[in-house]
Amino acid sequence: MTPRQSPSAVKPRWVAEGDRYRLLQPAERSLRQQVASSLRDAILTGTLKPGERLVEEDISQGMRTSRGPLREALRQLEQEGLVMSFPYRGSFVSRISTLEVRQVLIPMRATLEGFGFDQALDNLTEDDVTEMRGIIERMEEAVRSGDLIGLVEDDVAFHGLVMSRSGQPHTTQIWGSIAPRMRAYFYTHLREAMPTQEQLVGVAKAHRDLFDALVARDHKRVATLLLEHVQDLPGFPVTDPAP
Amino acid sequence: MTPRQSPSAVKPRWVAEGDRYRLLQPAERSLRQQVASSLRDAILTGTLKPGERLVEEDISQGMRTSRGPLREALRQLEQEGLVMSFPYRGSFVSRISTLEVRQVLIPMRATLEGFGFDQALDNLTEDDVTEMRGIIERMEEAVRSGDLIGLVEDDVAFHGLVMSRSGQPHTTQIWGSIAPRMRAYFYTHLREAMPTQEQLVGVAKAHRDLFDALVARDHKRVATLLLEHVQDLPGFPVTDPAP
DNA sequence: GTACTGACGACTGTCAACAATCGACACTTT
DNA sequence: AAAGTGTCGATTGTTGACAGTCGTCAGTAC
Repeated sequence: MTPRQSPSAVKPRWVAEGDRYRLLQPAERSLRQQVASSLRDAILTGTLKPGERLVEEDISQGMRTSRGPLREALRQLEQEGLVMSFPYRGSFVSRISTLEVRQVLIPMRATLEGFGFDQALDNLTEDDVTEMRGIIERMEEAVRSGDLIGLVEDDVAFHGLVMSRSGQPHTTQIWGSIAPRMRAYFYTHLREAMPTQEQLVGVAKAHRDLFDALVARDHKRVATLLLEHVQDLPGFPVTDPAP
Repeated sequence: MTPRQSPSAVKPRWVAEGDRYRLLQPAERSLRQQVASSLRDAILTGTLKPGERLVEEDISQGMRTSRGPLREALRQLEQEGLVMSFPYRGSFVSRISTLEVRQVLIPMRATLEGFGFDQALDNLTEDDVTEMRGIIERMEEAVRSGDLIGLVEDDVAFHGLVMSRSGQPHTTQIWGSIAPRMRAYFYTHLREAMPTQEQLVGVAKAHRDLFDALVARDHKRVATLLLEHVQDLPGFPVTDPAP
């Protein structure tokens, strides 16, 4: 029996994965979201640098699409704070200051997650717990191998998963526009960030504790751990370089 | 001497205003932003109700444009939390719960404005002060005439003006995605909101005090007044109707 | 040399046609 | 009946062409 053909050659709903086929998630389904995702990665990893101009035709051609989906992706990244646009003048990769991270993003994240985690607590399924456990284990592995980028990604994935289970659409959506900015900040400062191994272990430990409290459905302990942990950015600059 | 002709009949950069011509601001320049603005108004005023489906062709025709700019406007409103979209399924006007307003939006607004006002304080020009005074006076007039909608709009305009002077792009931009949700909440609850005249006077008074503190460049007093004032929504429900 | 003016090229904004997907409903199969 | 399959119309996703705007820079006047 030959494997079933993909229903569409151009934009498959299914993608080969070993000897099985996996259904593409809605998030990956539209070109616009793929484009947004690629662009986001390019900005976060520094392929596109702060201040750099984004020429629509160049980028859309590079991604083998037309400008329509790209422009919609740009509107989305604009709201995620990764891009700034000016009418008839173009779009540019934006910067983010340590001051705003400390004074605004971290407190907002604390508020959002404080509420979101509490709401999510009673919605978590067995599958969610399994997925969370997987992320925690990957995170611990990343710490062992000193993989800073992996650590950041697992961190975001863990918090994002819980937030998505909060059942609070605005909270989840706003969190989704804060997280990329924090990621961008982390990535651009990875070079100067020099966390000790001890600090990294501490981060993983904090998540393991948080995970345990979540599984135990211990609202109060979750809130306590969260507040302790969201505040600090081990190894990252906490004051602006330029005064 | 005849007045200078507009460079383009279709999309004028200049617009007649009495016997003079006014340059259109960038914000009004692109069709996409006009469309976003119209849609936002329609949602806020309740012409489009929560849960209602937004059919692209109908709306774009109604606004005499094509679907391109409309779709970009939808992406923007999506990030402002006024609309939710699902691939190949359409866009819908979203709801917002009192719970999220209390637990998330109000604390976030407090954080954002606490920082933004402080930063803006030393940037305010004479023109800004004049504009602020105008808003405060309109607000006081709205209170006298019992114009609730006018009060909400002047409130948003005042805070928005200060935030835009903070010089903090992310703070300003995030605030711009929070404010429409609060406006939407206010508008949908205007009917049930029954603030007393005394409360309304209190709101205007609070802004007048804030304005005075801003003009005096009194950082500490601004922070204090702000925290007091952002927390309460006079006359609006503070608990969810359905428990 | 400084300030104004008017091409020019590069790019963004907009449009209308085409392709892909969804939900519903009738139809078959068991 | 219940479950599965095929078709259809409505609606969204995508495209390529065209129109409008901006920054630049050469040319001109003073």
